[in-house]
Amino acid sequence: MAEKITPRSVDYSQWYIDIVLNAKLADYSPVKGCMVIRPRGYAIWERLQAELDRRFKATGHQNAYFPMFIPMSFLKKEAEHVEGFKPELAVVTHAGGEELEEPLAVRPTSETIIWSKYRDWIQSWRDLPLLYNQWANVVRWEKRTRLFLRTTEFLWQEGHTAHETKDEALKETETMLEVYRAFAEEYLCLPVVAGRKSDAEKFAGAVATYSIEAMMQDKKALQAGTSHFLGQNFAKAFEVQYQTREGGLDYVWATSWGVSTRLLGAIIMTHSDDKGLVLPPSLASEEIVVVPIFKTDNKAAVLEYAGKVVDALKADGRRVVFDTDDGSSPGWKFAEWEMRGVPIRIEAGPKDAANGTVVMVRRDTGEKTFVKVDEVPAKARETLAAMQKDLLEKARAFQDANTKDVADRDELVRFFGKEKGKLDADGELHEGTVEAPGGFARGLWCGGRDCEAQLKADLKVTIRNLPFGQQDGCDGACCLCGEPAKHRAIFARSY
RNA sequence: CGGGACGUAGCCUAGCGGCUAAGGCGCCAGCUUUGGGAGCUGGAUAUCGGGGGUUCGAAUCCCCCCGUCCCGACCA
Repeated sequence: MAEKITPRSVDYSQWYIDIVLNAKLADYSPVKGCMVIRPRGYAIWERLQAELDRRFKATGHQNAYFPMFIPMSFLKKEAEHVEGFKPELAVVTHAGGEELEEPLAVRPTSETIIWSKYRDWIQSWRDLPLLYNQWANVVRWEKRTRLFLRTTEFLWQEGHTAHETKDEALKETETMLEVYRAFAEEYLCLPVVAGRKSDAEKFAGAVATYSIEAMMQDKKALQAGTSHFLGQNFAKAFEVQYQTREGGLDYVWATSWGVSTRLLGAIIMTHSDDKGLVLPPSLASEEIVVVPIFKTDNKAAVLEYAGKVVDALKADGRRVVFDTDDGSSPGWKFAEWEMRGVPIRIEAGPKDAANGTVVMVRRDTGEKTFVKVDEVPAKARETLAAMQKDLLEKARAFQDANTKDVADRDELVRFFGKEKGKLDADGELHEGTVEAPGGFARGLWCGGRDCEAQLKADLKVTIRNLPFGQQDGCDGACCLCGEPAKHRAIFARSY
């Protein structure tokens, strides 16, 4: 049978698509750029969502829901916001068989409609803070889409909070970025760099944007989550004032923060291999698949033996699937469950029954071990915990190995080379070669918008963020222009 | 919005003016098998993306349209 998945070394982009389609996570839709999330993909989203929701509630947030239709006039109230989103808006002009008096935008994000209501709900400092989140779909008409990473419609959560003071809002922005960082690393096994975005890359309408950035296996960066300090911009645009403790009147301070179904793309591209999906155990709706191996004459005995293993695992709280289908061979099942990313496979056949053992196989390492039947639940628990830890460590080691400090522009150019796909000019360094490996480059930056824009134009490399905790000792020269530096930045090509 | 590739059964592909559109995978039934994607037999599934034109005759040639993917441009 033909190989279903294109190896990463042949075509990384195709490999990613093959995984998504073959693992039945998502499929294309009749409408360009949109995506159908299939049950196996949606189940991952649900687990991710449940855990994140738990963490939001634990930090004092409540869920609400606002409509998806936003009057066009609302979007125009914040100047930068409308400029940023205008090119990607879907707008409803007709409904109920008539042309609408005012067109309705399908939300690209909900700041405007939410702040229009916050105006009604906030009068005094006693009404603050409002710590709301919503799980919703949004639509952004992007020119170029990719399954999970950038789709016309996507699912996300958006937190929108209102505060009495600037400090409180800033603290919220930081707290939520930290929630994302911890969630990404602990639950998704995604090591990330947390930091502040440059002005050029910040959210339209924000005073400051913070992000977590992950490194994919092709060494490109993926923005995995953002948290914005919105200052008083939206409060002013929507005239949301409150009576202060001192009896004065002031505008409310705001934040917003979100992660989306893009995280599924990040998980796939970080952990998976040429055999298919690799999932952190935390996200797997099936942690273990038990494959019985039988012949017609010993089928009943093998099923009984394997069934006891399944029962023992379930009793220990494991999520188990028992693949008793006799229409496909064991080999077929092995390949199929590997493609689907089930963390542990247990094989139980007549030889095992005779020895009182089973074969346990780890999806990430392929390691096979013989386990005594009464030790299976404990060994499974231990293996799943080890996988959760190892996947993060492996990804972190990869990120560290592909992060390099650069001092000047020459070094930066040599690190990145020319981007792939621009192989016309021979004799130049190209991305992905030994001489120009690419990855995250860490260097000093003067803070100049022109420097950054020039780098993007020349090399397609952008500043991902200015990492927190790495901003000391920035008194050298900007690695782009040589002027005195103000920040330490992570430079990378990104999705 | 530019450049490229493409659209034939659920999927992949052949057919590139001429008989009833061919094959593989998958699917269904039965038998047989099962420790890394098994085998045999039988079966179902196509208005050849849509519309128009040329022709005695179009999946095939021409025109228009629609759609998808890839690469750019764009993108909190």
